[in-house]
Amino acid sequence: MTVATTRDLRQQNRTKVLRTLVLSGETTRATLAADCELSAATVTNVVNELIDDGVVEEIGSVPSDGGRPIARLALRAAGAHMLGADVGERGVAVELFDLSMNRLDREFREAPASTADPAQISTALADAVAALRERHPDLESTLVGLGVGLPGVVGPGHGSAAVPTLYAQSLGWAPTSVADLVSAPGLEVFADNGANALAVAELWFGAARGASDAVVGLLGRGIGLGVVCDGRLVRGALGSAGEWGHTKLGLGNGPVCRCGARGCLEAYVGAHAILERWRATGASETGEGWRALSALVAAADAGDAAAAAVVDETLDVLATALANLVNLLNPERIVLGGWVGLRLVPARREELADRVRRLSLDRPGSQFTIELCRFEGDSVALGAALMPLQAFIDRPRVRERAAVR
Amino acid sequence: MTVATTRDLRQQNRTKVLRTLVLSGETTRATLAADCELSAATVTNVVNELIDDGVVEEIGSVPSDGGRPIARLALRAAGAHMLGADVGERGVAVELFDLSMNRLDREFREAPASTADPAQISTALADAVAALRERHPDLESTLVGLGVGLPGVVGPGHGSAAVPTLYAQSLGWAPTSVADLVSAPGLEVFADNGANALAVAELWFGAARGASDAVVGLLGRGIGLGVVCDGRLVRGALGSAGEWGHTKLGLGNGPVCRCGARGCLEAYVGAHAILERWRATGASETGEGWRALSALVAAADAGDAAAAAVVDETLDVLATALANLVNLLNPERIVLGGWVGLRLVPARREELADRVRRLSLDRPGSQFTIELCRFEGDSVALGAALMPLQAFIDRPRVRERAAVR
DNA sequence: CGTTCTTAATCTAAGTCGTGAAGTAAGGAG
DNA sequence: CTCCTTACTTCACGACTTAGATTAAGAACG
Repeated sequence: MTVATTRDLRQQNRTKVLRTLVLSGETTRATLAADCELSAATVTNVVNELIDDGVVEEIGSVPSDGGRPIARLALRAAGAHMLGADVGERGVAVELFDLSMNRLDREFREAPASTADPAQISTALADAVAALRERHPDLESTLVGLGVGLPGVVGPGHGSAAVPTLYAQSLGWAPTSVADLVSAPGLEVFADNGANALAVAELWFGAARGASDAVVGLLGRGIGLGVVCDGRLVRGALGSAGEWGHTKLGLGNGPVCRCGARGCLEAYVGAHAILERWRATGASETGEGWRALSALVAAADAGDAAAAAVVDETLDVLATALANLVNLLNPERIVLGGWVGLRLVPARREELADRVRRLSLDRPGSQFTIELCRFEGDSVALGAALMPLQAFIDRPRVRERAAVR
Repeated sequence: MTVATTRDLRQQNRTKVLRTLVLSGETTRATLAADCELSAATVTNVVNELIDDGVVEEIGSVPSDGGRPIARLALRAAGAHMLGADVGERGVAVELFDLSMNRLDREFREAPASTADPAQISTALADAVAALRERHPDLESTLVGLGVGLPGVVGPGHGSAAVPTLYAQSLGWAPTSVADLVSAPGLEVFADNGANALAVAELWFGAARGASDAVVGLLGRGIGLGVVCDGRLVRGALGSAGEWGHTKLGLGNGPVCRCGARGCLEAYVGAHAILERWRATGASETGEGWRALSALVAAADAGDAAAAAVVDETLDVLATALANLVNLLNPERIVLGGWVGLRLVPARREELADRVRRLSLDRPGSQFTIELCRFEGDSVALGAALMPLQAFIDRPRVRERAAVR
């Protein structure tokens, strides 16, 4: 939308080519021309630029039907590097990726006993980032930036300055400026909600790949959602779109949610709610995590009627919530993940899809598929690293030669 | 996204300028340059082109601070004309608009007793269009196209051909190819759902104007919704996005909807459902339309406890459904219309907003306003006419001169 | 071993476009 | 009548893409 000059034009074509390369991993000039709707000549020019910049390289060739062999093109993995951080309830994980999204290194800092203090998280994050940078001093020159996935809504701050601010209500944090939370000297910083980061990872490289309209639901202790319309993640007016967990399904009559209201989706399908319902049937399980949920699912699978009923009700509510999304957004793909989702859904994917179909209108109901997240919860860092990658792709050519002269 | 050549560039800049002109009605070259982020020189070039094409004209000037006066620019209303049709349950209305969206003429055909036959609607539509064209033969050369708002989902058809097809399940019609339904020789035809058309009208010229994230709810016999993300109407994978009416709120426990399911929003907030609830309290009203609803609202206002309770419950469910949208999409504006909405909401707008705020999360809940549709239900034709207008704006320059030589 | 054929990639000439700088139009003030 | 201010236009320039010509690089074949 901001293409005004012929220069922008070249920049945009460069972006198109680079983006296609990132998504396909390997291509040829001809394919690139077709995919980007550019002429062969332009592709040659752009690709040469990219090769000059050390971002792309030719990796051998394949024979053509009797003519000059086709040169295979790929990203030069070492051409750029990104840092991605997952700031979660359990701690801070920072990972280093190259241009091919290979994870080169990782640094983890466990969260202190209470996560109620953003300052501690902040130093842990700064520590981890510094450690990685010290371990790889040679990559400083190709380091694009640091993407951070945070446990809350990231939106423009209050007032006129409007600096990006984290609103992590569920952790009991006061609104915190992202700049205060994340200090990485000399590094461009990007921040977003962790669930959004994961959704973007699924959209680029995972189960939502190539979809133009999709929803990515993350079922865990809380319920997150990434909404994709027209190939792009929907952020809403001020960044908080995708708050699915406190969608009301019970019309004021459901169980009480930790947000204080009644009938929230999370109060039916959140991990705590599921296990609480199981306990209410007399089950002795007292845990709250993966192990407890696995016990529930195993019991249901083994024929325990009470456990089966709990799972059934969970699926029923989930299907209702999904059907509402299907009606509202007409997605072509529903992607489910999160540790609860990945434990609960795989064996019941078809049944869930059937229920969603029954609860939604005929047309949209016949146009979606349910997939499972390819990335698990610990890939927030990868998703976060896609923010600097996106920036790298969008960035106009940096002419280092000019400076040398 | 399809800007590849320098020519596309000019085309796109022309579109930007034209679009801005349509939205602002009147501007100056300097303002245009600022709004479109173009240089003054480019604006001059593009505007000259548009003036040559008879689409734009200078309309006098305003004095500047001591210098050359500023030329005022406006669309030349007679530069292009569009037809918009509203195909509804009551009949077919076709309207003729000029480039300034003045309605120049109108033709109405009442629906035959049973609307169960698409063929009759089809001939009525063709008749009305033909009548208008015969009455204005001089406008043929500037007639851009015909936009049709239809009572159902318009999406790509089944199979490989994928011609646009109307799915009007609620009218009991079998899927009908739009081309079969709308025949207008020599005229480009555009079709969409009527509610979508109205939402676009609100987005361009009405209460949703300028919003980048908004929802437009139409409350009538059925419940429609237009979802706007990033300034564009969301259509979903296959065109059926915005089916809000059969969103489930009651978790299987609510009243039975005409779609057969339980707990649909429409079964609480649809006109029939509201009046039915009133009748259940012993009210003697037997109507189903505007008059009956007005009686209900008047009774509630007059202190009738039963009527007030019915209205209250309606508002409550509506607020819940809206709060879910607020959480999910973080809109900056909620626009409500439809004959039920326009009767029910105006006097209770603040109360409704309060309820929505209480039922949604703090952040998104504090970021929206509720507005009323500026266009009433009979403006579907106007919204429909915006489809050819859009096409006209997006269309590259038509060089008639070249053909003359 | 050379010729011819095929396909891929590159080069070239031509044509477009937007921009900044410089120039022109149009009015007001003195 | 001159100067000043502001709005718009023109012009020279550089940047871009493209169609079509050309070269690169191998395969088939005699």
